[in-house]
Amino acid sequence: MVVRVMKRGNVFAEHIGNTLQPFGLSLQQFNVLRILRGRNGAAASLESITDDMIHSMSNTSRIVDKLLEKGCLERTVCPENRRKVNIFITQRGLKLLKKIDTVIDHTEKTLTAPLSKNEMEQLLRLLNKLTSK
Amino acid sequence: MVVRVMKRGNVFAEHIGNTLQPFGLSLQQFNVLRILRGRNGAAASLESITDDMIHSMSNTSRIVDKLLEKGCLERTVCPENRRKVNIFITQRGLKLLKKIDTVIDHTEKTLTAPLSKNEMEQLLRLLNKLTSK
DNA sequence: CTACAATAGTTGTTAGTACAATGATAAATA
DNA sequence: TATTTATCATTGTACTAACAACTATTGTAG
Repeated sequence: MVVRVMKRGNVFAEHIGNTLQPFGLSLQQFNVLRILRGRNGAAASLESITDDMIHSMSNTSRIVDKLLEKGCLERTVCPENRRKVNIFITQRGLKLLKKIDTVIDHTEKTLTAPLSKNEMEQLLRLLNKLTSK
Repeated sequence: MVVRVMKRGNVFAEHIGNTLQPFGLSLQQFNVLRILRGRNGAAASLESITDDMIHSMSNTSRIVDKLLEKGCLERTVCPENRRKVNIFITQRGLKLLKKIDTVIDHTEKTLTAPLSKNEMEQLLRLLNKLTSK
């Protein structure tokens, strides 16, 4: 069963990745952008972003670098605690996400099409039960 | 939901990977070995192995290289079609798998512990329904 | 039979990831 | 307050993966 979940996850990742390719974003860069959008403008430290991801902080740092180059993020040193950084999504980042939203939505719908609404809920429930991390 | 499956898959992969580390195998190397064991001694081409994996053939080729170095596989040119290669698992490879089997089993049991037998079956059924590739 | 296309696999390159080491600031403690 | 310890982030390095280019062999159409 474990193997099945891993495989399905990888197949999904591949499809989502392909969907993102025309926009020049990797899956993980997309994740970071979505996480930051979810903060609704609140400052995010690297650590808090990393918590929502699969990655170690070192790699999140580099993913943020890439998004900075693209102008999708801003990063400043946190004045209250100068070890931290404050990371924000920019207007440009938000616009990009908005463009992507619809196609990703479409991809996800396609990927989950074989399941009924009820089955989707069941699956989610079962996956959540597995959450031990 | 798609995101949930990807995340759970990644968490699983991390745990399995950690379990394999003491044996000097990566997750993908382990996959190849198990695929070959599943062939019960029948010759496998690179292509046929790749079909059972997430990867492109180029990477499968290099994974096989690694396993050759470790003496877990053998590779010969296929005489019927000299473009192909015949790949076999060696006794050494089989022994290594046998050692790993029990610990992997334990890891998988731990990972799936939150689900009842019935729930496991449900989850598998739902995942199989998603199989479109 | 020759030329072109298709198949099977390998190699090169670049981007992404894991893990360890380092740097800079803040907090704790003696 | 001086020293040690902990926290937050970045950088170095080696490994893995994605994608394209290439080699060798086989299949096919004229």
